[in-house]
Amino acid sequence: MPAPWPAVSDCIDMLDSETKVVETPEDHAEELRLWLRLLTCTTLIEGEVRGRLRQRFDVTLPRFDLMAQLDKAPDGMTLSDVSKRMMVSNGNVTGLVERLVESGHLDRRTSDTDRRVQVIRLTKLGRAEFRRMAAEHETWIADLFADLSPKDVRDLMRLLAKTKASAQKSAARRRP
Amino acid sequence: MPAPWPAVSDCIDMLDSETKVVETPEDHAEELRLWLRLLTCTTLIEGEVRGRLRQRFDVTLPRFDLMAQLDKAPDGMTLSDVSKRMMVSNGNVTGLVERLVESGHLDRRTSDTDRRVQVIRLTKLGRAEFRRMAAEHETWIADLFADLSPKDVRDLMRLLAKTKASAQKSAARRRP
DNA sequence: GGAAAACATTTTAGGCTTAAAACAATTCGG
DNA sequence: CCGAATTGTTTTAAGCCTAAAATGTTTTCC
Repeated sequence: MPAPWPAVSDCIDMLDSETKVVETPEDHAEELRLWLRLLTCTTLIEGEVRGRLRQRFDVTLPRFDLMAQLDKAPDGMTLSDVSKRMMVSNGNVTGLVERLVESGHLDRRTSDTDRRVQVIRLTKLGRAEFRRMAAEHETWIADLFADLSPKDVRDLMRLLAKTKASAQKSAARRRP
Repeated sequence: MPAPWPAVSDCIDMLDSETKVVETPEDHAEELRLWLRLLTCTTLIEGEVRGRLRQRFDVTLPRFDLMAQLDKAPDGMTLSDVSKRMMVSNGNVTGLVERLVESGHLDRRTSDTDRRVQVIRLTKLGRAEFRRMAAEHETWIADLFADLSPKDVRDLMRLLAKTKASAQKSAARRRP
């Protein structure tokens, strides 16, 4: 039967983590509230952008996002690259690309050097439409963040970079 | 044919907004980068939470979120309330609730005073399972944000509150 | 009282999303 | 060189999600 408290000798190394030793459930309410607020902000802005894209251009957000990735890669990207960049599953990209090829916005071809790989590019039409949408999209974002000062923006950038790093580290701890 | 520049008399009132007058496209790259970083953080954390919920409890994130709303409302909520709180469409909630009733986690009844309204509550099983999951969930969040200092958390809370307010104001400008 | 507006929910049609399994092609190690 | 792992993509099954139209109910306001 284990003693309900650690031996005195073991406590020497535990003095600065006493809360754990005595099994006090730690209070993480602040982090939880932070996470909910982060999620709320993103959902709010994402919904607004989604609605405006639909209203103005009759396009969905995922299609816009995919085109945005390709606009930055004039030589095209592989499906895997796109999937990693967009942080969505492979199968998701397959379907998205299918519909965008169908509508004439994307061009897709099998790589010459590796027959597993599909390389996709924006077509002329796709690029033109994306540029038109992106210009307006940028003004929406500016408007949504309009009440933040330049310093606020800088501070948020810094803190979110730290958040991203922390989350990535935590994710890596689980899946090494 | 309009002159390509404003009349001198009109310029008197424009001196402090000259960039607009000369049609210089304003630079909103910083806000755009901020939005992408915000989105990345949320997607990263959301994906991690989704995966852990599935692995540990074989439950989806939307189901967990819905149960979380109900856990805070012992007397139940209407579908509209839930839909507003979760910031998802009404139809979405209908389906989600259907499946959770089916699995015995939710109880649903028509309001006595207004036959349009459906009131849903957690069942005993639903509450028990949610509490079990929520306890672990809180430690995941704490771990994901572990590298942020208490001050970072406070600063982020403040800046995200400002962001939320700004976005809501912008959304209201579009849909008054 | 009764038409019209407002409200709560469901239905519909289509697209998005994931996890996991299946398939295909390449690379690696012996 | 050849079997085994690895890599890139697609398929599958199920669920999530939205916008818009449809349905049923209540309130409003002549």
